[in-house]
Amino acid sequence: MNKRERIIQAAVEVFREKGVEKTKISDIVKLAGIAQGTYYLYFPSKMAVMPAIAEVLVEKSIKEIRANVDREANFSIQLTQVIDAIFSVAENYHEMLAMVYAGMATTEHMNEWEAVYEPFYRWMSDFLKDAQTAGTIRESVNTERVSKLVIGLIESAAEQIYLYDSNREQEVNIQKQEVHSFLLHAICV
Amino acid sequence: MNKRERIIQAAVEVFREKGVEKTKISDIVKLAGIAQGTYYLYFPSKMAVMPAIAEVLVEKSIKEIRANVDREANFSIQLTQVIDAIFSVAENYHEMLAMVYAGMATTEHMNEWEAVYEPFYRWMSDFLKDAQTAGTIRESVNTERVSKLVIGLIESAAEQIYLYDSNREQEVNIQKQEVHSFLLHAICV
Amino acid sequence: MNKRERIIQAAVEVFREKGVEKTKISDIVKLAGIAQGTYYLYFPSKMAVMPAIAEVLVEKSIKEIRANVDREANFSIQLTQVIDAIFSVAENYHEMLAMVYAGMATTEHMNEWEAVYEPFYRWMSDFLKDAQTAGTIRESVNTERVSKLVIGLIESAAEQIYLYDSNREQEVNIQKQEVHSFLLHAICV
Amino acid sequence: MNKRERIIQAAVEVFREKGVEKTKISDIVKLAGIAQGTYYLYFPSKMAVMPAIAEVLVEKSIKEIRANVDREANFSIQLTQVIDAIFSVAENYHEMLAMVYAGMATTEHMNEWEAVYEPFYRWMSDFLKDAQTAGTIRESVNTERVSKLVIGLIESAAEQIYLYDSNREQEVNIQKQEVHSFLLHAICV
DNA sequence: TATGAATGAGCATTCATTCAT
DNA sequence: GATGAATGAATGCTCATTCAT
Repeated sequence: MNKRERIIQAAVEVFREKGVEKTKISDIVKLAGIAQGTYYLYFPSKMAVMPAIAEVLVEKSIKEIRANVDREANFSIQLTQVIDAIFSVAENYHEMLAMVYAGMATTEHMNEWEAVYEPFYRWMSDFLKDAQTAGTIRESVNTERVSKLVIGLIESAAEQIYLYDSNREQEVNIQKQEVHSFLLHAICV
Repeated sequence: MNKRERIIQAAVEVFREKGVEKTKISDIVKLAGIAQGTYYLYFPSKMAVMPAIAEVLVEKSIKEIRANVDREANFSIQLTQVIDAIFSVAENYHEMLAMVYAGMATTEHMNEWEAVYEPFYRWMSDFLKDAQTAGTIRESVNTERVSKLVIGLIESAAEQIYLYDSNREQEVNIQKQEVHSFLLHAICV
Repeated sequence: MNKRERIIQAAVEVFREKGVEKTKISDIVKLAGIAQGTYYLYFPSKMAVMPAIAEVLVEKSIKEIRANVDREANFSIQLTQVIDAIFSVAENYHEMLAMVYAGMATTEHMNEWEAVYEPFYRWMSDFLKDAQTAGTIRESVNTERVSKLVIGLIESAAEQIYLYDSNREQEVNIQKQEVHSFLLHAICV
Repeated sequence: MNKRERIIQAAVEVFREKGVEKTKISDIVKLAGIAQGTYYLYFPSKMAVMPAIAEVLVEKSIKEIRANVDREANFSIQLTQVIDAIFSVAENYHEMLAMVYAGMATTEHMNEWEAVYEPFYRWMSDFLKDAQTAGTIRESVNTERVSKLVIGLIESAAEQIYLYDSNREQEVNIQKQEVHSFLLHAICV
């Protein structure tokens, strides 16, 4: 039971293994242990499961970040932790996210993308606001807006690394440091 | 004649109108004014035209930027112009680019993505290097690497705006200013 | 309640609107205000409702005729009234009848068709017999058998008119007169 | 080659064997010896072949009649021959015709039905006109219009017989005679 | 009786690709 | 190089029917 969850989980699994195009509904339902028709009781089309998957992935991202940021540490360290977390999520899920993003971009679901990312933006916004209150971030920074820039920056930086798998290990650390430095200058006093 | 070009142009046109999934080879060749079989003399599969399209789009982007940046102006102004240019390109082509990106991500062509973007990165890298030589950008900035961060940042900022078409006009300008300020602090002396 | 009736009425409604093929059981039960499973308590399959519908339609036909034939008038006038009535029924229900006929022809229910028409044939047979007793119809006419010919003739004449909606108004009257004259000669003294 | 013909013939064959509903396109193309996709080069849907089949059947009917009517004989005999021919066609094809009629009624092709029957009506019309010229048929008869009544009458008479397979042999002959007598009275001097 | 969630067999249709000309 | 008729594999989706409650 809770068939909806089972479908989403199965879809994540199968999409990861075979890619979206080559995944058949029959693959998903087989793994979910339900009948083919049952899928359509929960999602009206193959692609309609995408936003639900995206939601799950974003949830995982936020959880990962929350788990790794030490809210007692100073801002620079916290920022390092945030970068680490986002890079870590990217390493594990960027392929899946790209897949889902592509799937949503291809169909009519693109408009749901913002809603899906909203919780992530809010977390970052709160995070920055706290630092601003503490006097670490310049008063002139619009935390609401910059939160999106920060997420966009870190994610695109991570993607640039993990998209092309060249001498990773080192690359990753250098990139992280560059982003860290870039951000500190960009927003701090 | 120059059938290859005609195919690419037709593909851009049709993809834009109907989306990648719903575009049939027959649509492309009809618009290109060639026979169905001829397509396969130039591209081995439906998706194989994607990198060629991406190349064209990136070329357009660079041309747009080159045309709008006044190399005599001071860095801050130039940066404004760069942001304007990238936002402008995003406004016109982000949908197409997302589509092409999705198309390449879906198939085996993702590895070509970096090569396609390379000229763009190089231009930005040179642009920053000049400013660094002029003493405007901090010595500690790795222009090579930061060029990618900058492009990633501006593009994601633009995408956040154009993806969801809310009260654009104002939004766009505010977002541009925020990015400009963000960047100046991030990299300048 | 009286769910059986409700199902039949709903089926008539929906079949008329969407055609048999495109009508789903779910459409019928929705309109009937009952659950999907309930349908199968009254009819063993989708098509099994067809004979019931046919019965209803034939009942309506007979009622229409009875209501319009003045049994005091002379035979020629009565015949005109019969023709009018059958044409009127055809105008309103021929589409539905064709649909039901098609539905029954498509499945195993065709054999029930005669039983459904039987009351109609009997009415006509009695009608002719009376006229024969009165000396209006030739003695040599086998009323039993000719009743079917007469119904077949009038119905096919009506169908030829209403199937193709060309300049109706006039057409209808001419056709009716032709049928009337045809019949009078065919069977009267 | 002449794939269109091959498709029509195969469709007639398979529809007759399995009925329209249970016939798959794959059955038709298999018998026609062509690829599945090729079917759709000639007919846009499964049902779209119906009018083409109807045409073939009507052609056969006309051929049958022409072959059996002795244009040297007197009208009464000729009429007997016409009735024989139409009954014979009905015996062989009424099931198929009902099927096709149902198929066309079910879909959007019903409007083509008249065009398909037109040649049949014309033949009958000419036939009656000749008899009228020869003084056998009353001057007051509108041959054009009555031709359709006559065809409708004979066909419905035949259908009534062959639809319900009761003690045929005798039935058929009685019915034929009744129709013959009915018609002679209806239209002759 | 009544329900309606669940089933899963079933197939028309599409369209990228091929190849004889 | 160019053509475009022919191919046929491939699958998302539907919906009549069932059955546990």
